[in-house]
Amino acid sequence: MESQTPVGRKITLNDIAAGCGVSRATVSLVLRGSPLVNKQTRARVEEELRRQGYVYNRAAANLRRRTSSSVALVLNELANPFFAEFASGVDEALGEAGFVTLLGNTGESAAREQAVLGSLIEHGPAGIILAPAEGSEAHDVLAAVGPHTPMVLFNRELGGAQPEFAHWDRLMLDNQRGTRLATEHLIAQGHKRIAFFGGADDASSGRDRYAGYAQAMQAAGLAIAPHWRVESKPSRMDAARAAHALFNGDPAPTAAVCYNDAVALGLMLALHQRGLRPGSDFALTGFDDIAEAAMSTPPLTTLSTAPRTLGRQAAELLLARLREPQASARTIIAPVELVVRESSRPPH
Amino acid sequence: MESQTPVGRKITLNDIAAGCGVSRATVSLVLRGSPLVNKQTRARVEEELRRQGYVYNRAAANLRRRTSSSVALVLNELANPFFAEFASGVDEALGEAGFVTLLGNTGESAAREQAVLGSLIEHGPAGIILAPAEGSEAHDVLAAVGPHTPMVLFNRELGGAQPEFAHWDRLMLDNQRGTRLATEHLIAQGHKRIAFFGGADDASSGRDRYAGYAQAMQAAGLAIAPHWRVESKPSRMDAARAAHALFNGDPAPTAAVCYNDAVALGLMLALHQRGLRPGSDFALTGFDDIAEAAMSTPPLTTLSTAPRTLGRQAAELLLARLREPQASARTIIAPVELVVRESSRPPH
DNA sequence: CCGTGTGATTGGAACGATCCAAAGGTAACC
DNA sequence: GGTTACCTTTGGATCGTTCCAATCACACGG
Repeated sequence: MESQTPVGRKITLNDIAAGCGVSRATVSLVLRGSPLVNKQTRARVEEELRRQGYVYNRAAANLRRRTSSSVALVLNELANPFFAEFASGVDEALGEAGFVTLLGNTGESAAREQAVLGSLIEHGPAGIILAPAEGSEAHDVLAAVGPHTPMVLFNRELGGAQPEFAHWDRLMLDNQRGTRLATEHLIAQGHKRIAFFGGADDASSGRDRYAGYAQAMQAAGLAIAPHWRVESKPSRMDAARAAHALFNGDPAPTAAVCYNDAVALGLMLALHQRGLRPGSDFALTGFDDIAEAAMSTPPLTTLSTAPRTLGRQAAELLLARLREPQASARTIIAPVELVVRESSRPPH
Repeated sequence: MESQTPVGRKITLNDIAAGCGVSRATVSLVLRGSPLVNKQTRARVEEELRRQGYVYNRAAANLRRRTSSSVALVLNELANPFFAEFASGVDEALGEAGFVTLLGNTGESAAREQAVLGSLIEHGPAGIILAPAEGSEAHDVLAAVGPHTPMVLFNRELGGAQPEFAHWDRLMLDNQRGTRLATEHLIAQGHKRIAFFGGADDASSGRDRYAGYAQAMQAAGLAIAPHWRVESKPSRMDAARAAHALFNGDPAPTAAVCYNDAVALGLMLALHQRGLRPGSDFALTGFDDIAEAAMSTPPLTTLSTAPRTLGRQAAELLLARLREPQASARTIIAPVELVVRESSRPPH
């Protein structure tokens, strides 16, 4: 149980009713714009509402009607611009549909995710949009939200067996196609020794992105040296630290497909430190097309995902589910688009 | 009135009570960990809670207790990394205190701000943290939230007369000192013709930042040419478009203090297009220290504000107000720190 | 004059929790 | 045995809204 704070005396329907000599029920009808009430009565009531500064108590209404007007949005990393834009898309679309967004940030911790879900669920959201933290397990999520709460999974799969009786919708990026495109682009530029840098194989997005890379390499008949797969946390700083491993083996790669923009930027940093110019001495690509990607030196070739649009899509997916709770689960694989900039020049 | 959606049958206290042969009141006591209940009873009830998968209905409890366990966070631009980090700080601190964050994004539109506030207030938040949209008026905000809702204003002042009976707390950046430091730094580097670029004078932060710049220039006995004040929207793209105005007059500046990092990065873009190398051919400083600032070419000298910490602070301010509703209004001016990087080299 | 239809209004019971005063049970003491 | 005290439990009212069936006022047709 948690701390809560008292709120000041509020104006209720009873106050309005008393104030203009009608019943509570009539005022309620006015509020909801019912055609039943007489024109003059309505005018009188509306005047009184204004006069007393009435504000609707949606929680009480939701209790009585057994409805909900909120949706929980749980993100693994709000501070990441990709998710921030995603969140603003979600909020926008939910707002248009009359819902309010309950925010929860987990900071990539599965434990915090549990706590956050547990706390949000008590506020009775109509549904949940979840971008799982790394290592988050389907079993735990199910335990936290129960089998009946509509949910949209974004960006990553949950670990463990998927409970098939809870029909969860999914909005995933076309990770594999994305890195395949990037890899094919580097190959077309003339690169042959291409590494895959950053991310971790225990997240579904990491595995998928690696798979796309491997697929393109194989299709081109190019071998992959074991030391060309370097893992890192999906953050710039950790990537910069991990980068040296790329050059420890022989033969050294001339290019790298990176897990996302953050690690690509980290790799750029590390390249500079080694005296290599990204783009001309070493080619690389990112994933996400965050704002920084266009501004880096050189500008980063990457995969554009339009996170704000994704946010709207996730909201739409949830809203559709609310309209039709029994529909079978949908999975949307959002397309990604290769944006070629100057970080992926041919080898010299 | 807005659309809402039905929620499935939920387990209530009555179900639990019936399920283990005690009264509703006893179950409620167990839930709240009251020391009154007998050990064995408690165990029996807790077992039953687990068995039936009970989830607490906080809305119902809040209704009865006339409390609230949520706080509304209304931001002018969530997609901006500065505010995204701020939001994650707010959410973190609120979560620790047992509150849930209701999110609202206004996209710099005062009209949307009105709508968002109106919708959020119906959910009965214990308080509001508001980063006002450009041109947002105190009068309108007051009308939307009423005089009794605790509120923390962040980052900008509201327009119009401040209603003194509503004691609103404030968390503002030390804008003036920030740009003064930046300007003094450029002067110390040897610059004499320094412009002030970006932002608008009808937002309080814009005026304050300009004032800091003007103050430093005056203190150094440097004159300011009229065409050295160029306004723009606080976005990168608009800044890049507006930048040419800096070079239309004579004498041209050799450096610029920028309204924030976004416009500084936009200015960099424009400089490149003119064939000028930022840093060496033209010095500039930003404001905010967003992640991109350290990564730009050259890295941007800017003012660090630690937005996540600011978020925590805003939350603390609101929580303090909830504990002490009658305390007089507090204003915190958060310090900013000059981070010198390579975009502010001496003129040649 | 009565029955009936229509339009407008209303009292009271919900929703799921908490609060409060009261009561039941047991043990201890005089 | 009766009084007191303590520990535990409980019924019913309540928070602010919506729902529902019932009621009321009034006009109309037969």
